[in-house]
Amino acid sequence: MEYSIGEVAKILGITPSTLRYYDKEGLLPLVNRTPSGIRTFNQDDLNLLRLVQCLKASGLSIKDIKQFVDWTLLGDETIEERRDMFHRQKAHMEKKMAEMEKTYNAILYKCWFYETACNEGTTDFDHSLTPQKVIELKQNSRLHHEEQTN
Amino acid sequence: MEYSIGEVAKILGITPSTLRYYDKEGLLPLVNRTPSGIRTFNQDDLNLLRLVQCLKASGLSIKDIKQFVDWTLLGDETIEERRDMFHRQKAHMEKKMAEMEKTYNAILYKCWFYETACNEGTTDFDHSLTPQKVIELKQNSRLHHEEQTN
DNA sequence: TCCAAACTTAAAGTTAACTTTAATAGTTAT
DNA sequence: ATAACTATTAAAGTTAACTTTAAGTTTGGA
Repeated sequence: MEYSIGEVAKILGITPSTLRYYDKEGLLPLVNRTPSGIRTFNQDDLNLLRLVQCLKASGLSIKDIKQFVDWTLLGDETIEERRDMFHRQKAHMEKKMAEMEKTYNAILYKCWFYETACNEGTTDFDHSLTPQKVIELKQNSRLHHEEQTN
Repeated sequence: MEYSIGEVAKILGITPSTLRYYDKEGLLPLVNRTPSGIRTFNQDDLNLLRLVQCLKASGLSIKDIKQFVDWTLLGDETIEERRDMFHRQKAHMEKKMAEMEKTYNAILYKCWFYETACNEGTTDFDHSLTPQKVIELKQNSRLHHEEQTN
């Protein structure tokens, strides 16, 4: 199965311009063209693009992703570089996820704070028992979520 | 206790230029000045700046954060807007964290793939049992992490 | 008193990752 | 065959969040 740039764009939820930009940056070195110069994407290209999206989501820049693509073009002699890259990215994500967790707890506290302020009609209420409240919120967060979505 | 812009920068791990930029964008409307025009930050300013950093980490733009700061200046009549903002941000983070989890699992799979490729000396090995491997990796991910950090 | 360090402003520069534009060419449906 | 759609390129434009520069002013220590 082959796809036009517009079809690929729809499948991946990006614009054709973005795909051309990725191509220009060297992220898609194996995309075929018709004799008239129009790009035709195959399943491998789609898979590579999904990987590109994953690497982007993991925090890599276009430049870093191009480095990875260049390594894959060189074949088995660059396996270690690629392994190391993924290990670095794994560590990077673990750090980011831990930070996210902290930020999320701070936002949860603010949700409780403004919920209470809304009930009291003022932000000037006694919130000296805050740490306890935060712990309760953490424990009930899944429950709260269910309450809200039902 | 009062702090100079350089001290605040060090405490928060940002540059004085960034602090001046935040001030210019209206994120620090209550920072005092000496008669000669030099900024003096107090504990409230530090707390606001920590909140700004938290909001930024949660995905809000400087513009959005300014909106929040403007609301706080208006006092109790904007409690609902602020509560709604934090609830939106809570939902936003939950979505982002779920996406992150997916991306992380994909990276974990790639770590396993390239680890195996490294042992085999080639990426052209049989990985048809992949889904099973991914599940094992998920279950052992904490263990693996401990192994690596010890 | 004087030097260096730290502060001030306004304005211009930087960077990444697109996005838009303009001008043109190939493709599809009637 | 012609309109409407989709594709092509190169190049310029956009945006956010700073960062740097230039030209000065203020402050603290020897």
